[in-house]
Amino acid sequence: MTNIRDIAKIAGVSVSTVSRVLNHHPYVSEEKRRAVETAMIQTNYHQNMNAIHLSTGKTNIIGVVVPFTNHPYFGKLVEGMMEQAGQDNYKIILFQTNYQLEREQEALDMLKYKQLDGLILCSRGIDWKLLLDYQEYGPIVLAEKTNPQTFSASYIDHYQAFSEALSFLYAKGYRKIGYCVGRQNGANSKQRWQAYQDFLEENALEYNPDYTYYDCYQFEDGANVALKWLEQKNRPEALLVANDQIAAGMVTVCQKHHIDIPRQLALIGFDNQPIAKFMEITTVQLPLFQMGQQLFQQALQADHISEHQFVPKLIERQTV
Amino acid sequence: MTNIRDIAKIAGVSVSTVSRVLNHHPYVSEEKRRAVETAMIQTNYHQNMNAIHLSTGKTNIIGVVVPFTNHPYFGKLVEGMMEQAGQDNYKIILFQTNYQLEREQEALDMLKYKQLDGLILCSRGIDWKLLLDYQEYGPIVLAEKTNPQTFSASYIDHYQAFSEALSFLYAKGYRKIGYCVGRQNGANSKQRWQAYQDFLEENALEYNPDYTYYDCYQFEDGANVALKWLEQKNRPEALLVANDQIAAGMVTVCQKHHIDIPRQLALIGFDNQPIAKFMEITTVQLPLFQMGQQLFQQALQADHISEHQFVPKLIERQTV
DNA sequence: ATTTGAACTGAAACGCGTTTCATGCGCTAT
DNA sequence: ATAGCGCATGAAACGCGTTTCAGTTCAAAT
Repeated sequence: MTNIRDIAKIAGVSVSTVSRVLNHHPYVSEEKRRAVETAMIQTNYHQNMNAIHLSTGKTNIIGVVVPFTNHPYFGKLVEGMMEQAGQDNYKIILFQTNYQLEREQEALDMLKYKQLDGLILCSRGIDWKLLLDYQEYGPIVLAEKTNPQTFSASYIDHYQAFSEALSFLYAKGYRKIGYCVGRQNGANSKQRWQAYQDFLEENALEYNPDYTYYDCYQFEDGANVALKWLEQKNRPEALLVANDQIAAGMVTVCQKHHIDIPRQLALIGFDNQPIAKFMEITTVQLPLFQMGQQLFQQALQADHISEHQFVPKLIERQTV
Repeated sequence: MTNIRDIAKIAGVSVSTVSRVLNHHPYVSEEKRRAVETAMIQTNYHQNMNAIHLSTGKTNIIGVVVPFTNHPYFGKLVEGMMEQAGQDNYKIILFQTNYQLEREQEALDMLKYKQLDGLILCSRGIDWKLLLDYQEYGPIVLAEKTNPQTFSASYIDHYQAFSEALSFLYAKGYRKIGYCVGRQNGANSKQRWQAYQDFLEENALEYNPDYTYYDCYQFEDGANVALKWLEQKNRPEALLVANDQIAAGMVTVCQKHHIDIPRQLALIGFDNQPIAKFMEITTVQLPLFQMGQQLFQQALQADHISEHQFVPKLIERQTV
């Protein structure tokens, strides 16, 4: 394999000049530029990226941590990032954590070891304080509200989203309202929980643990929740459902069991995925693609931290 | 930032010894090992991965090219790869091509520039002959039948899968059979087309272009095909549908329009995703996760090429 | 007592591009 | 005429681990 020194020799110039040609720096005479280019073509020369990375100290790779890759919510988010990465000539390494801390740690270590120029954490399991230690190695961007503002972040105001959806259900006359989310202790889930508690209090409604469902991520989880719901004595009459897939699973099972939606059970999904449109599920639109783009841009801004909040929007259809 | 030479100086040993400690090589005295370790802890030393990559000529990164990331078929495939990558301590860089050749080219270039140790092409747009030129830079693995066997490959025998499903429909009495896939000219689609043609011929059925639908990838595409189907005069009575999401979209729209499935329209999906189970869609199970794992393993075998064929399996439910 | 070899250690070369610094040349401004 | 500046070019240092090779030490085998 030829390297830059070989080229220099063949073209009769110094390595500096070859490097200048490679990087389109000015101050190279037309004559030498051509000589270098000829030599490169002749020998089928190509740069060794690893050498460049070592030399420049950067890799043009951003790490992205998600709990699942095969999930529409994160899928859309990652799509947005990829789009942006393409534009900025960056690459993305995906870390699927399955909510395991070690996987998250791996990503952080890669940042530390200079294999990544930045890191986007779409879900954070690791402790705040520990995370702070890694900030010196490169920009870390979060997909949750950070308070105080120590990291760049882009997020959806889940408190707001939940509050609005709850009020909407209340206005429609529902009183036995519950919800159905993934983790109980994720940052987003806590916000939702808070919104729920505040809502109950404001409207003098009693909290009933039978109305909340956890560990829901995908279609099949929704289907299972619906089955569970069917067997409950004291059923909620309306549910906020963390994403449209889950809602679709519920609708599917309910249809099979001839449950009238929304009369017997009202549902509001989140994301506004295509499935929600075709199944006519009332949902809260989340601008995930744009959020992904924004997150990525922030990951490139090593110099300053910023925060972006994205506004959800309720879309009325047939399940409320 | 401290480097290996600093550590050597502090610990009073040579860089070779430090390197030996780092890589757990034998022949380091307990005493020196401890001195090195102490120095590393003291200075919070960590290796510079880029230097390692340059030095060793490998990166422990495998590139994976997919048309879409946010799609259950590729999602499952990638999940399998990630699982395997985790075990082998490799990382994955995802390339979403949207079927654009330039994106594929990018991935190939990264292989060429030694930024990737191997490349897995889940969908290939680039020409065979061109691909051959890149083989010298690292293992390239394909998710399609290669003939002659010039690349490692793992694939599903789509001809077989389609043939079986078609025979199944025929045995059930259907005669107006069509199908619904993504690209018209992908390697897999060609196999399916062939299976379809052979099936028609064998059973003396006439080919009707109204029975084939293209550009179907996701739920919403299925929904749209169903709408199109509704408006057709000459409708197929049974359809093979490239994946379960599409089938689910069709079922959803058909239900809304009170089309009796399978009486008016029979459907067979592919993948056996959870949605197929809950919507009781007859489907062909594809071992995508395992295939992903296999593909990944092959990408690590730089020395020899191999081929793995995965066997699909029909799962009867309610849509036929 | 001598050969053999395993255990241990370090110097130096290697992988390869980028960047800084010094220098030379030719032209313009004073 | 001369200081000053822009352009062009190369030498050398730099980023940092890995690996080979040569050598030393000490104990076991003959």
